[in-house]
Amino acid sequence: MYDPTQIEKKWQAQWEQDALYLVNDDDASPKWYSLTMFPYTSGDLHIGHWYAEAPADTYARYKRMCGYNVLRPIGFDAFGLPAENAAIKRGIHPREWTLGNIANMTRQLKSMGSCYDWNREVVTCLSDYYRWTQWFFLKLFKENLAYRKKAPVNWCPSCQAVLANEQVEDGKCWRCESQVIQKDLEQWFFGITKYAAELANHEGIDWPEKIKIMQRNWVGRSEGADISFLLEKPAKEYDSIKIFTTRPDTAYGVTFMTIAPEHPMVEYITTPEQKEEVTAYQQRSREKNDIERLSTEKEKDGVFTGAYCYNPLNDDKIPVYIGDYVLISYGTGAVMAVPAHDTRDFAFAKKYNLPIKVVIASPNYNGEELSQAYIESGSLINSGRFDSMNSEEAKKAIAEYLTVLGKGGPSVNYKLRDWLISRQRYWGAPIPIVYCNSCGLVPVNEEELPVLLPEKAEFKLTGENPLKYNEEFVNTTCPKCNRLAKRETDTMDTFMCSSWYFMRYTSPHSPDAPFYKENVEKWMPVDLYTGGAEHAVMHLFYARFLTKALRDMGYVNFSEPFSRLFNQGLILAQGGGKMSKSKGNTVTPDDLVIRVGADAVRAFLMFIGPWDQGGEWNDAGLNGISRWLQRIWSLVIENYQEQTLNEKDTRDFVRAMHRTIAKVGDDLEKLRFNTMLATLMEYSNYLNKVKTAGSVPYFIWQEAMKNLILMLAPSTPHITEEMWQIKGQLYSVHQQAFPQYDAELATEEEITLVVQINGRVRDKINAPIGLTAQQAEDLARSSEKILSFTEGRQIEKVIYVAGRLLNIVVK
RNA sequence: GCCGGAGUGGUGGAAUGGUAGACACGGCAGUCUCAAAAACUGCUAUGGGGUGACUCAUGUGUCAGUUCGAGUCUGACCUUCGGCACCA
Repeated sequence: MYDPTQIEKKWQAQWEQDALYLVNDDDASPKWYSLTMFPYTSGDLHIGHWYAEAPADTYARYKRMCGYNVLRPIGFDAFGLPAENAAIKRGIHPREWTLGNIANMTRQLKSMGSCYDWNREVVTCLSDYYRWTQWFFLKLFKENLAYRKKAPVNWCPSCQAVLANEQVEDGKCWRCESQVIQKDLEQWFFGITKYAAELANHEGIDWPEKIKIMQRNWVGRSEGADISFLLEKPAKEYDSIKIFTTRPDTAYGVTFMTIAPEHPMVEYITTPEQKEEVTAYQQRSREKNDIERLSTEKEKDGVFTGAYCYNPLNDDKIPVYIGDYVLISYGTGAVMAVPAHDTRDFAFAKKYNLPIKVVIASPNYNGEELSQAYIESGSLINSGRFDSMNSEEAKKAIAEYLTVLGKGGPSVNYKLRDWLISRQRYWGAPIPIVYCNSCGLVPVNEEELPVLLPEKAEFKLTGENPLKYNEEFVNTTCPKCNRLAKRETDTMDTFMCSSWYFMRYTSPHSPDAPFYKENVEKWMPVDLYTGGAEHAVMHLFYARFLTKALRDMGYVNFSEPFSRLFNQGLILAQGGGKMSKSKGNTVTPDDLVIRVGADAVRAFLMFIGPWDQGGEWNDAGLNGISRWLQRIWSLVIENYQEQTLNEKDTRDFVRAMHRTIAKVGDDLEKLRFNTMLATLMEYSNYLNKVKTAGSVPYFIWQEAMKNLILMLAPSTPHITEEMWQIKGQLYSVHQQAFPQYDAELATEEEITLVVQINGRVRDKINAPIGLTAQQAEDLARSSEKILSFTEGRQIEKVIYVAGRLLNIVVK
């Protein structure tokens, strides 16, 4: 009998003792960097983590067996909001909570029998790591890629604290249920938009199409024109309204302007009569988030500011509105409105009784009033010198004409915004900046890093940033003039920590650099990066940005961090929905490992379906896998006895072995673990039959057993190591080469010819390989079944698919 | 709302435009047993016909289309899941 518990513990200890999975940087074999998105230190690993890790481990092991020097590191993403929530709720320090979770998760990860190199472990909340996160901040600051500007945050006026989106429920604070408002704070940004064009381009990397599309949409490139509309009454520094449009061809049809309610010019251009209404509207829009504001379901509304501006093309006098469907963060925070040719503007114009001026004629337009916006292309009318041009030509011509007028010109706009990295929270890497009364904003000297996160922190129920009240932390001296100064109390977005951890793995202990150039350039880019698709835009985007920024600073010689990306699916809780601790619907692998062993759990997770699909959790099939491993054990360990040898059986036997090796290798290469295991099950069922018959020679049987163990080794590492040893083979099975197949021996001796009449299967005939079309037809016509269908009917056409199928079309 | 996926037996799923349901789970029947469990063997999409080997029809979310042939390609729709910038 096979006892997984005992075997698994034994081999895990043995592998650790023998340092079987420690990676040697100097190994001359070709490198393979296999990486799974490191886990967040949320407490326990649930089955979803295993679903992410086990197949990836199997693939890494397969690559080792194919002769690669495989780097498969592991670490923890350890800063972030949940640790702080735990601190507030349970009175436990975030550090203690986080390190406790890491200890538990490490134990769980080790119980899986993975080939991680634990000597390279990285933990982002430890100062020997975040020191370098801060160092990157300073480098970006030096390159003018880190800067400060005002940006809105979710603000709870009652708690006097900034809330994460997660902490806002239906527009209310999750703690005290006060109405949350948008409040402007001076915050830190990274200049990610400078790389917009490059980030939208995924040339040379093998990523899922859907992720590339999501990232391109995230960048949101659009071509059009900038146009300046001169204000009737310039106010302060604002003498005109600048807009971006993708439809410069409709610019003669502008009948009003809409600017974002939070646009700074609103204060200055609003007339006294409109002040009250405008202020009330601004107040209301602070209570909405961007998704609500952009929703096309809700009716668009706005308020007249009392101000007017002029269309530079035809001098039309145009009223200026504010409307919350215009976002300050996109484009210039202002849009021109052409109700005749934009659905949203049309509805707005109808609502407020604004003129609708047609400037693009549809093919059969006769000058009648529009009942809805005409948003297609057409030929221009009421557009001065551009009349009768078509939209496409006019877009260019009008944009160029604006350049001549000095009122704008062709332009490219991106939806992408700069990356807001400021967090008004404790549990993150402090931003290494000091504010000095005489020198202003001063970066901390590199040699002074890390700016240590103080241990002492008072967590208020409201969630206010404890750093603000820690005088020892806040009060410091200016790095420039040495006078008293104050520290920045914002910490960095944890996405900054996870934007470079994969490079740290290449030189995990380097004390004087984030990584050594030689190491990072040996291992990077990551050959296969796996993780959830929920990171499609943020993490994956920021990591690409930082890589490109580091390249331009000369720290690395590659542009893309991840050569190939694969997204495994999501394991949903039983009954649907995401697994989460708060819902109490998580499934822990620990109980399953106790029940059937890690090998069975690994194989089960790979068998339940295509890896990129995920699905609702259900362990109904787990016992089946466990039984299969038991059968494999008996098959391999219990003696084989030759009985009556049979030549045909032996030929079939050898062919089955080679065909299985080919299919298993191919499936592994394509990350199709479910069909790989199905193939092995089919093969083991077949082997059991042959064993009963005893019709193949002993030495060939033994070869099949060896290859079976080797093919299974990446998936179920413990049982295979044990069987390998019992079979008297050299330790370790995980240092052996993956079996090779012989294409000739794998070739079938005969085929099944499927014969169809009008596309319906009517007969199946065994036939030799290499059948010609004529031979196939003759064969089909000799079948009685086929004759009964063709008799008395006229054959119109015969289609032959070589070696597979013959379709006879009759009338 | 916008963007991106996914829909196949009782269940998870398989299927280079070419035999739909591989491989499993579950169920049913049998072997073994005093009995049960375990293990093993067989059957298991639906409907009809036949004692039977078998045979006919229907069938991959819905409705159209392309094709000798569609789960696979095209269009529209329905359902469902993920992302939308402070959960990570």
